[in-house]
Amino acid sequence: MATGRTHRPATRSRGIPEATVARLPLYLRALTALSERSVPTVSSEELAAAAGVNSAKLRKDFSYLGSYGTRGVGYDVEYLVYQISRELGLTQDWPVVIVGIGNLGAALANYGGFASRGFRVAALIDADPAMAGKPVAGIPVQHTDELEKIIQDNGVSIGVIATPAGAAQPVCDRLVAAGVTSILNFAPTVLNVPDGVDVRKVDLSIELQILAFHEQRKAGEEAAADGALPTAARAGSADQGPDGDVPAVMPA
Amino acid sequence: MATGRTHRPATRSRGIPEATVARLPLYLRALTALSERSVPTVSSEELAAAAGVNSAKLRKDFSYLGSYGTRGVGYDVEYLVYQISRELGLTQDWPVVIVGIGNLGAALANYGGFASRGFRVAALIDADPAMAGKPVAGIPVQHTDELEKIIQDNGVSIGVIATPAGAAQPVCDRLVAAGVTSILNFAPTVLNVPDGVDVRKVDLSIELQILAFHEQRKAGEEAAADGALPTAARAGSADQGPDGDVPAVMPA
DNA sequence: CCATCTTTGTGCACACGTTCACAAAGACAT
DNA sequence: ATGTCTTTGTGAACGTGTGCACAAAGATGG
Repeated sequence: MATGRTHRPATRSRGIPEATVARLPLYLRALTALSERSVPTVSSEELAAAAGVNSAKLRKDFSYLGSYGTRGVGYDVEYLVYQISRELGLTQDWPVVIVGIGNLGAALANYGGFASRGFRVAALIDADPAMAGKPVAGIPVQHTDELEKIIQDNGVSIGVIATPAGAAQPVCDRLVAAGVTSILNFAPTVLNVPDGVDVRKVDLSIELQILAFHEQRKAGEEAAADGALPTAARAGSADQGPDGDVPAVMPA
Repeated sequence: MATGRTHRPATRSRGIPEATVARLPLYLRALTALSERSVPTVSSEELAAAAGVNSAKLRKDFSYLGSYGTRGVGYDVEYLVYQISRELGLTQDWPVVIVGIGNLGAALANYGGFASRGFRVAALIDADPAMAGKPVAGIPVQHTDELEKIIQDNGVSIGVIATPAGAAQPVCDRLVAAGVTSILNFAPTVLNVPDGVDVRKVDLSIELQILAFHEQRKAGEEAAADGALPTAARAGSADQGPDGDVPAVMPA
């Protein structure tokens, strides 16, 4: 999912699978909730239910971190919180910059979940000179001209891009040149980065399109089950019989 | 990624792999850009580069849709746009409701990418009576009491949850009860839904934590390469030697 | 009409991820 | 101390996704 090519040729035995890494934050959240309710221990079954995964997967995930459970009892909540936090690198503080303070950028700046877990908004950056100095979420917006200086002064290694699509790649290039090695991209564009830089993307439009696909499939199936009577929901979709494949609009 | 258990036991040959479905929107975006530049055809190599994937994967992805290319030439841009749009169900219009019009909900409502591709914001819903009637992105916010009526009147099958974590599950339950079968969840919670309902989640905090993990790994490696001299970046991380595993905080 | 050249579509091998199912570990009671 | 009962940790089987490498398809030029 990140960039880089065949990243990690299993260099070290410390190789935790990507899929596991992606679930650790989920476990951590569930464990934090338990911790706040002062629950001392939890079984893989209970925790798996809370995290929305199956218990075998959870146990295998934890087995990559080490043997932190006690058979017949379960896992010590506080201890696990600490181990996972450490594994994810949340025992240290990560300064983050947000570039592009439009609707979305402002929403991100205001998002509480940021600060809660080891992340600190070091700066808000926008290209609009009119925004400069204006405080958003209590932090004054700075102009793009300052980008390199901000990155370097604060030792920022994680950048969030919330600019329009067109501005994303140039901003990305500048962030990387200034020393950022991890980027969270909200702009609907593919970012090109050199090796060693990780990019994760969040794209509303893509998520909706994936949902639409499944939604359409459900509608089609339902129609088929209803006795091949198309429902009103099947608006513009071409008649897709058992192997429907109408050329329809084939140009040229 | 969706919910449901062993969903789709390969019922039909029409079974497009999830991984492929998730990439179709990416291809579609790249193709749309080409279309706007009036590029008539594109090779798998070119399109793959534009979409940020490798060309073999792209060709295999397209092969699940059918044989839409011409050997020696490439793919007809317009035709592919149409085929992918149809496959994703974007030839019809999907009314969407956004529940929770805080910073994020407002940002989503204002997001242009929504309307651009088959999605129409049918309503904005918030629990705060003070918000009722107030227009956001040109659409008046309606109160949660109206939720069921709105869903039914507009035939909404896709809901976006942008509420605080605590409100997400109750809202989800109401959406599902009212007939929504696809949910895009921005709240940091695991949602429980009945079979047949798809949930996709977008979680800023999780993405950042994944980046932090890789960032820490990079820092650790770099330090090791630098001759085992820890850099300033390695703040709170416990000394993780070849198999470092300091109990440190083990409670109880 | 034939030769050449480009680019697709896909069989195959491999890597990664998931799930099952069970032996081993330990708690706890007697 | 011994036995029972719970729950972990993991080997093995399976399923999904990825990438190579190449034959087949068709365009294009002579």
